[in-house]
Amino acid sequence: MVEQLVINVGKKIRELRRQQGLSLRQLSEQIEVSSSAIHKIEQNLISPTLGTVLKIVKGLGTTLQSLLDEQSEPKEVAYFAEAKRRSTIVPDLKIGIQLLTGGLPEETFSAALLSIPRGAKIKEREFHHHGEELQLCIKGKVKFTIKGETYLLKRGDSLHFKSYLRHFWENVGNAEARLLMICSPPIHLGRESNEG
Amino acid sequence: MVEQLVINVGKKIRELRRQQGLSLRQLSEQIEVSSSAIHKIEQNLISPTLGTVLKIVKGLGTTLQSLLDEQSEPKEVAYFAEAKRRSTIVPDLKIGIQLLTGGLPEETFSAALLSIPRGAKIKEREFHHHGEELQLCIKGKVKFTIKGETYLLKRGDSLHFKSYLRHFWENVGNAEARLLMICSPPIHLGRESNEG
DNA sequence: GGACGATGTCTCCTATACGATACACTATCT
DNA sequence: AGATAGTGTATCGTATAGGAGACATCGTCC
Repeated sequence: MVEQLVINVGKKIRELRRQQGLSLRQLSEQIEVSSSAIHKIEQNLISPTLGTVLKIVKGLGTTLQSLLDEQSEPKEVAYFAEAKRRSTIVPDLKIGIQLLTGGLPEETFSAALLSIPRGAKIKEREFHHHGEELQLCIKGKVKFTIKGETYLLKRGDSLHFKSYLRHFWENVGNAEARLLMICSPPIHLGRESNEG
Repeated sequence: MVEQLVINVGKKIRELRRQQGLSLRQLSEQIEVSSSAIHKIEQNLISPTLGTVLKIVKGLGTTLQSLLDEQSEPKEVAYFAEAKRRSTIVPDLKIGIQLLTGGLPEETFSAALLSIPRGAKIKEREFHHHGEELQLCIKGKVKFTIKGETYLLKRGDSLHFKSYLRHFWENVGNAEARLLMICSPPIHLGRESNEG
């Protein structure tokens, strides 16, 4: 029998397959997984192998992530972060951080507005993590260095990169700069932060 | 033996485990998966069951997604979208869309700047997709309706929600509005768009 | 009504994921 | 050196994932 964690992937797979008008055998042929196996997976009679689920989601044109994401109904519908009510987190860095996310269950990315005082910079070690990151410059001039390469971001410019690459940045304008930062997977700034 | 699709999850798992200073047995106890199983998975000797990988990634504090994402080294280091060089996609909607992402392999979210002319709106059916979505109002006034609930976004306000919920929005200001939209998983606007 | 083709389900059998435990190796003690 | 505790690896038994094919049901055509 199948454990609690995985409950409902079967149901979801069946929905998607039906939605696309595919029969068990049709899907089976496409993806090289037997129809009986798919059937058992859909009924939650077995817990598929990683290889098998990947074949299936590929065949259905989805990702495993979205399959797992929507298993439980969200408790929060939407997280509304009003500009005037947003709290500002101020860690040691002297950089103002306003989180735009953090209110939904099982988020897959984080967003924050960063206020960077004149001359401030982030050193190389900090905020080094997995996944990807998008930085959009809203105000001021910020110089990014990623793996040796430098980029100067002015108002409206953005930079998208894999964030496990060594990266750091600096406010090179003569005034405060503001960045919008998106991280995936989400990081949890300020809260329960005990860096190993 | 293990198939091509899944190659390297093992390596990645081992890296993460070591990075956290955990031994096979330590991790094993935490997550109720035998150490020998973890070992074989790390060596790509077996293809783990969905339940098993989920236990492991949970124990390592990651998501399955990020495990699968970063399997291959990225070809692009960073995607720099300069404001003045950004192309504007104009679909039927009359809404200007400037993509900030789309340059990296295996992205997990999409970001775009939307320019919404006065009075323009998005109807309910459109942009209905899986995952989650963040909207940040940069300029103007936009009214969002999500599952019946309405939110008025002014400059600086943001809204974060599960995007499979029915949602639509409308520019209710007396001028053009601008939104920054983040979607996860990524959607591919404008390109190869043939809605089933 | 019977033949045919489609669907999903069930029943085996085999391949394999996983657990228990033994083994090899290294480091740090006494 | 020997003992002990830690590491990762190898072996083997069992539970189970997955494949081949039979079976039941429903529709359509003749």
